[in-house]
Amino acid sequence: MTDLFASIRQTVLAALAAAVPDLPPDIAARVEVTPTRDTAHGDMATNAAMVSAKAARQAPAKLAAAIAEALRADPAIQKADVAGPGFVNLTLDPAVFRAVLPVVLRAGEAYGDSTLGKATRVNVEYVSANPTGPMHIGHCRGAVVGDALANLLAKAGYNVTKEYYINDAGAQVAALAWAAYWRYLQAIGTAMTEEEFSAAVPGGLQYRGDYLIPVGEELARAHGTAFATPDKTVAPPDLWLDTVREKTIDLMMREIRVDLKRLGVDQDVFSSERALVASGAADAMLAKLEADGLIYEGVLEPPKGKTPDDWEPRPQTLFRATEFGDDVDRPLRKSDGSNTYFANDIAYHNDKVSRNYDILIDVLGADHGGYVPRMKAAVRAISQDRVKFEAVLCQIVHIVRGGEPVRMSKRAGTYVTLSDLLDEVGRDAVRFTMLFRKADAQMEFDLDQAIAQTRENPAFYVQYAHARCRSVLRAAAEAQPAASLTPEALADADLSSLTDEADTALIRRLASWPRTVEAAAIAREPHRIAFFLYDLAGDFHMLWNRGRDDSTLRFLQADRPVETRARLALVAATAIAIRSGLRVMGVEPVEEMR
RNA sequence: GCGCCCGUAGCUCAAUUGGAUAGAGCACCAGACUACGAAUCUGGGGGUUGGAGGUUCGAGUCCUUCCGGGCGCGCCA
Repeated sequence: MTDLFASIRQTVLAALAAAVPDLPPDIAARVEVTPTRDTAHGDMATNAAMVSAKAARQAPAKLAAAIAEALRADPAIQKADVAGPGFVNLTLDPAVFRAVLPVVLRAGEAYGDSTLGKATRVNVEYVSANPTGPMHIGHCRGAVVGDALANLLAKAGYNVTKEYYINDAGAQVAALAWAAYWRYLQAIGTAMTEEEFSAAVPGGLQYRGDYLIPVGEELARAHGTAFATPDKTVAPPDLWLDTVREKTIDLMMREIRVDLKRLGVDQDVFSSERALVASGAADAMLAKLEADGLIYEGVLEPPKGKTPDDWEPRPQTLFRATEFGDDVDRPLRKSDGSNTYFANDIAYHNDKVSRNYDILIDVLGADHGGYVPRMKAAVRAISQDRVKFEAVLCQIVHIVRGGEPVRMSKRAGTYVTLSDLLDEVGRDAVRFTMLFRKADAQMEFDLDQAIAQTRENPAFYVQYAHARCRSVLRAAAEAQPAASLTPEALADADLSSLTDEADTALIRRLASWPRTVEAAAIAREPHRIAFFLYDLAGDFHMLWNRGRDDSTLRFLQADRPVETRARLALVAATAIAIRSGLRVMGVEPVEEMR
């Protein structure tokens, strides 16, 4: 077992079982062994007595005393004290903590890997930006959170697929095609003004960003003037719409993939809404729901309070979402007979269900919060409750520079593009900064802070800790060319000199990496990895700085080979844990800062 | 009007998912460099966790209610 906390928990459970022989399993499951907040309370604490007192019909303090007594017999446990209302505080034999280092060194970056997920099949869908323009800051957070969450679940033992859903079927992409067509007309030298053109578009010209100019030029190169009237004005859509739409989506997706690659996001599966509809899967899905009696023609109540001015009762094709926990039944067809987005999305999620996943996780923008209950209802209905649907909502990101709001708009008009952000900040800092917040809380992304080479930039601070570790190991290799400094070799070092409290603090942190991974995976909260690394880096920098005043805490001590070797083991293990965490976040560890 | 999310130090955010005295960074105050890289470090001040009730051994966390902010609320995706 590589998780020291899990191991000690087994010891506690054994002691508890001795004190309360017939304890129900569901009570035992609630027993926790956690790191203490304050080291004055020892190394670990357990709530065993408090959670089982009622079932055991004993006072918590008395039960705690019995558990503590039993635990004191264990050689790994140096002290076991009853505290507060019934905690048992444990102080471990320091050698037990130190024994974590060889475990880390032998495991390498696999340290923290867990079997928690039991190979459960999970599909994580994220980004899924409409192919109507360049990716922007709003997509970025979902991309990073989704990617890190998928990595996290994989590390925790789930069988994970990363997926992108291309929303290429709705009215939006038709509007996009019209916008590209406008750039095409410009490219061939039309005399129309933008206003004249907009008047000719159903619904008006929507996408006016410069990013479609190259698309228009590409269309002009490929098709000459064939898509326009002889006087270079709007030709009948039958002539060009399908071709232009296809070409534009293709080019937009190509650009999105470039952005994703730059961001370090590499999804396994790209699913197309259009392909899904064209295959007949959507209609088949509706037919099946119909056959199951989950669809009816009905009229919805008007929304309470603010009723839209043009509201009027109207019969619709509705899905019985309320039977599965939603607030209201949801429409599946528009009045022109085509499917709503929701209808196609049911089909898409059914596609995922049929690919045999146990859990479907959608990473969505917070503006989709209202969409979650209906999708949850749909997945329950189509999978007969076999598959679990979850959503991770990402709140809005405000870009600021030195406290002032930023609106970059080189190409796209009103929003900050991902590409601009990557140009300025770089992939690793973008990812780290995005993950240094809980996903469902609004965040400010400070550009100055993200590129700062100081402690206030967590991305830098963690990278710096890793670089320092590597720097020490390089220096050691130079000083002792004959010695083997591989992690495996260091795992055999005599560690008994690692007794300073700064040493112990760092080792305690390393010991809690496996439980951090599991807790973060269960909560679907990748930001916890970032905070763990920040704390770990803090412990390491602290130790480094202590070496200024106390030379026995320096990592390289020429006249003390045994101590040096122990400290190198500590450094190497720290570097491994940092890399293990950065890997989850999709951030590349650096060997040196320059 | 209803639903979901949020409200924590002056600012940006944590808090081991119900655990012990609510923690970091920035900012502020006072100190520290002939260095395994000071790209920093040490110490200090700063809180009625929006308000009020409740649940229990124990509440920032759960329940009720009010206040304030964000998002959503029949054929947008």
